[in-house]
Amino acid sequence: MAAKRSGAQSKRSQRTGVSLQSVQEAPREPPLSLERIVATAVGLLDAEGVGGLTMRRLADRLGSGAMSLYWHVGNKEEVFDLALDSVLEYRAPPQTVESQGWRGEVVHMLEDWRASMLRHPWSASLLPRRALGPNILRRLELLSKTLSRAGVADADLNVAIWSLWNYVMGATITRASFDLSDDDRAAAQERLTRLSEHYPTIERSRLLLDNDWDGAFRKGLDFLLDGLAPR
Amino acid sequence: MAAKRSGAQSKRSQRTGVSLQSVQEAPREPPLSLERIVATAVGLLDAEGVGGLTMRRLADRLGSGAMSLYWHVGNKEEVFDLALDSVLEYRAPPQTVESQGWRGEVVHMLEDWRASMLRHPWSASLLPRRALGPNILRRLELLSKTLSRAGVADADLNVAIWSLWNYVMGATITRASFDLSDDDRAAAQERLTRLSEHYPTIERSRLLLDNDWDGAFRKGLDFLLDGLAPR
DNA sequence: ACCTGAACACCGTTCAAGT
DNA sequence: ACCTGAACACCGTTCAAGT
Repeated sequence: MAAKRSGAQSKRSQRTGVSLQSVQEAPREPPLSLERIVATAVGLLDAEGVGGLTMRRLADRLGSGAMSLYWHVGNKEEVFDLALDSVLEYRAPPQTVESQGWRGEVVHMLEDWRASMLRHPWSASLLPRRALGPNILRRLELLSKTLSRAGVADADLNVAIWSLWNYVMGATITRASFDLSDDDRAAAQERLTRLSEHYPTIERSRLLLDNDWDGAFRKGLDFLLDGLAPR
Repeated sequence: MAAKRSGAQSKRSQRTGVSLQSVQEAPREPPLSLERIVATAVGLLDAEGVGGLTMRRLADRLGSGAMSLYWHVGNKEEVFDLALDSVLEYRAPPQTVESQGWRGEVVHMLEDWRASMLRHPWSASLLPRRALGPNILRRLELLSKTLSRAGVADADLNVAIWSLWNYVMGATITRASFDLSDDDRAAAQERLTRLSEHYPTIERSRLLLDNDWDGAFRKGLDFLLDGLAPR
C-alpha cells in the first residue's frame, strides 16, 4: 500500500507513459541496494531531520515496500549508522595543507570534520551515540598519527585526542541545533531582555545572538592546541 | 485501561487493604501536578533512557490515564524541557570555593554542571536541542559574571563562554554515551586490534579503552582556561 | 535471491464527554 | 477545574508467502 502510492512518479506514469516520465524521474526504479538505501536515507535526513527518517517513508522514496528494506538492512539503527558514516568520509587534503606543519594539518582536519557534519545537521548529535564506523575511525587514526609525529608523547595522546574530539563535537552539535532555530534564538534573547534583572551579564553581551561561530570555534581550538602542543 | 493496571499498587490493594498498603506505596495516588509529572518523568528517563519516555508509560507510573497529562502539559516536548531544566538546578557552592579565586570558581561551576548531567545520562545529549530553561540561563549568567569580574573583556566574553560550553557539552555527551555501552566499547577496541593494520596508532594507544575521563576533562579545561584567562 | 502485505504491539494527540 | 476512553494516523518489526 505504501509502495503503491509512492509519490508523484506513479501518478504521473498512468497519464504520460514511459518516455516523458523518464525525463522527470528515474524511468524505472533501479533495484534496491545498500548504496541506494543509504544515499536516500541521507537525503531524507537532510530534508526532514532525525525525526523524519522512517522505514516506511524511506521505502516510499525508494519506490519499494517498507519491508523490502529489511532484506538489505537489519533494522532502523543500522540505517542510522550507515548514513552517519557515509557522511563522514574523509578526502585527503591538497598537498599545500600538508606542508603547513602539524598544527595546520590538525586545524584543517578538524575544520573539515566540523564542516562535514554541518552539511548534514542531524549528523553531529547522532555521532556520539552510535558505533564508530570506518570513516570515523580513519579520521581518528589520522589525527592521532599527526599528533604523534608532531611529538606528543604516547602518554598524552589520548588526552589530546579526546579534548579535541570533545571540543569539536560540542561546538558542532551546539551550532547545528542553534542553526535550526534562529527564530527561537531571537525569541530567547527577547525573553532575556525582558528578564534582564535576572540575567544582566548575558543579556548585555547578547550571548544568544552572537553569530561568529566560526571565529569562536577557531579561537577555542587554538587555545586547546596551545596547551596540547609538545613543548 | 492503562490507568487501571498501573503497577503493583493496585494489585496489592485488593488483597491487603489500606493500612499495610500505605507502608509500601502511596496510600492513594496524589492528584496530578506539574511537579509530580516532572519528577516522575525524570525517574522514567533515568531508568529507561530517552526512548523509554512515553506519554502512556509516564501516565502509567503516575496512576492516571494517558490523556490526563495533557491538561498539565502542552505536549511531550514540554515534558522533556521541564525534566531537563529540573535536573540542572544550581545550588550555590560552599564559601570555601568562592575564596579560591575566579579560576577555582569556574572549574567548580563547570565540574558541577558536568556532574549534574552525568547523574542523568539522557540530559547532556538532550540539552543542546532544547530551549534554554531558567536553570541553564542561571548557570550561564553566573559563569559570565565570574569571567567578567575576573577581567575578561566584554568583547571576548562570548567567545570564552561558548568555548567552555562547547567543551563541557562535548565531554559530557561523549562520556555519557560511552558509559552506556561499555561492552560495545570493548568490542570496538577488539575490532580495532583485528584491524590494526588500518588503525595502528589508535590501536596502540588503546584510545577506546582509556578510562580517565575525569582527568582528561580537567586537563583540556585547564588548557582552555589558560588561553581564555585575561592577560 | 529478493520482495511483498497483513498483522501485532506500540506511539502522540484530537475530540467529545464525563465529574 | 480536572480527568477520561475511543479513535486517528502514524510507528518498527515478525512472519508466512510470493517470484
